[in-house]
Amino acid sequence: MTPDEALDLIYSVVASIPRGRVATYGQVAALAGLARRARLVGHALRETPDGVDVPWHRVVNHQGRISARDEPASEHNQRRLLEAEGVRFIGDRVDMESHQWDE
DNA sequence: CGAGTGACGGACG
DNA sequence: CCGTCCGCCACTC
Repeated sequence: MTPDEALDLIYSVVASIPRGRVATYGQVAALAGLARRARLVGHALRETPDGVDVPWHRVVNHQGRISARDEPASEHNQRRLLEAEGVRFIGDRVDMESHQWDE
């Protein structure tokens, strides 16, 4: 599989996460047929150009926390976007029990 | 080519 | 529940 094909798979999986639900990096990787390659998912989302139709904010780490990145403002923005669609937080983490995407 | 570095995650204490 | 250690893998020096 070429790197581009892997990216397309990742984006298509993320695009299918329902509004108000969240998925983990590892979950996205597994659904894309890329087991144990969660880091690749993080890399893919990091490279995602703004404006494309990919709800990157619905992907959080396995603990329900918003992963750190270069721009702290983007992290706060992600939480804001999630809360705007009804996702509730318990402290600094998403209430995975009620919001993780079953699939 | 080896070492370091991540939008990660599971195992373990 | 938390910190650590490791496996993983693309990328940069």
